[in-house]
Amino acid sequence: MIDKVYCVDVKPEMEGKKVKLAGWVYRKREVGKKVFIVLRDSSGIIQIIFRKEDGDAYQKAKSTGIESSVVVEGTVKADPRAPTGVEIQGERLEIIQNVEFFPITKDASDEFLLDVRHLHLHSPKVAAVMKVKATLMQAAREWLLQDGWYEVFPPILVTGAVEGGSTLFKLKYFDRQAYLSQSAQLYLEAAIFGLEKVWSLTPSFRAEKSRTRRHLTEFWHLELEAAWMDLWDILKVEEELVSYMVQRTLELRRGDIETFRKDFTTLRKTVPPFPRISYDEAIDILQSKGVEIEWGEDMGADEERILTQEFESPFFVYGYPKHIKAFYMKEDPEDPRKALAADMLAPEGYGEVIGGSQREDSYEKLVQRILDEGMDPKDYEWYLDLRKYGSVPHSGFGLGLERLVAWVMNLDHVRWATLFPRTPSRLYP
RNA sequence: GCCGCCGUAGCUUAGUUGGUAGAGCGCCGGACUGUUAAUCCGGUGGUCCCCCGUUCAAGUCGGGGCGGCGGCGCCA
Repeated sequence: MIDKVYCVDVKPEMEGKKVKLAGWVYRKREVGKKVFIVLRDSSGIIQIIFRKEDGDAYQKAKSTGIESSVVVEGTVKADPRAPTGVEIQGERLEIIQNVEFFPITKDASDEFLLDVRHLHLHSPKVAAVMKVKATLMQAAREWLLQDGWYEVFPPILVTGAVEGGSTLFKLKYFDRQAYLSQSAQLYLEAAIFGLEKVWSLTPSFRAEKSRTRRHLTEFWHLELEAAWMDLWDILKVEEELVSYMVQRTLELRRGDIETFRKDFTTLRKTVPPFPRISYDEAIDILQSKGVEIEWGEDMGADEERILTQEFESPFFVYGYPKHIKAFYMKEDPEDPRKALAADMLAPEGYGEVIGGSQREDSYEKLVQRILDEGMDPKDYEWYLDLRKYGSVPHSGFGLGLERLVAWVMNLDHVRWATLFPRTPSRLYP
């Protein structure tokens, strides 16, 4: 390991100190008898200046291309003309690997950046998104730990669907058919009988040919499931968790968020309690805005977008009609037309980031729902067992991590919130 | 699955009523005493997505195909 300092740690007060840095050539400008190299590492940038009288180092500096990997030694010098107010007088330059030309230049389309995503990951802007994503999960872990939740590790290779059958990726499992998991939920439900409050972070796979800014075929799914909680209990968990994630990330990664987001209003307002509106109220709001929608219809993307404009923080919509929601969601005892389900929608048009519900804990009702959906209870035998051997009221939810990142970072598409996005048309790189 | 759009140099693109392909960036060479995506001068670079057709002549017109993008539905 090279004994080096990070770019961000070079301060004007260190004037005169000799330092070693390692990174990549971010910008290079040749002016007269000087070469300015802006060096980039994971922390940030710093300008290095090489003068002709530096001889060998100057010649090498002249020959490096953008994104070459280099190790630099020199002396710190405060200078207001440098991009960060401090620079390095370069004395030695070791080119680890010279790059003749880097394929990404200033005019690059989104499509091209995805084609060379492995190189796009050099970009500080991409790094900012990934740092925010890492910090959101760091915060989630902090909150989950202090609130007594156990992390569990559910299977990814599964035999059946959580909801619907057409959206599963099929694969060969020796001489049988298996699928890639689209949600850990059913397995988390099993885990609560020993651990009560559990969570997992897993990839989830959806073979939907969805061409929208909020869909990936592979995404990171943060799921929680808890025994003894009803819908209203789990909503409190959701808002406390999400607000902690957002506030903590705001505290630790403000600068990184600023690379994409200028207005912090909605993030600052992401504190409990989040507004709660019923499905009925949502329909009223939409109808009052002239949207043609009737009770019982599911809200489409347009409706959801209109609704999010009414709020300045994430908010809940609860009490959806049962028939538009998944079979495992508990029927509302006070209104059998409805399910004890709630989605959390992000403001600014982003929409659904969480889908959650109280789960149906009655064996008979669950069997009936499975039959109503045209599915075979035999395929859910172990899941139904959970309602026969010590069934308890329980609730849970799933959060789409890339959707949360996309909202926090104000991204125009969830694909920018993941390292190597997978969409119906993109499996490479 | 449905609706709409696009495909020209490494990248971003112009290309008129069909007349034989142009620019910017990058890259290479040169100039320049401090640049901030430096600037200036010169050079390099083309399977016009593929196939078939119309025509004296197709990047351009017609048919088919392939690939991608934007949105809807579905969802996190």
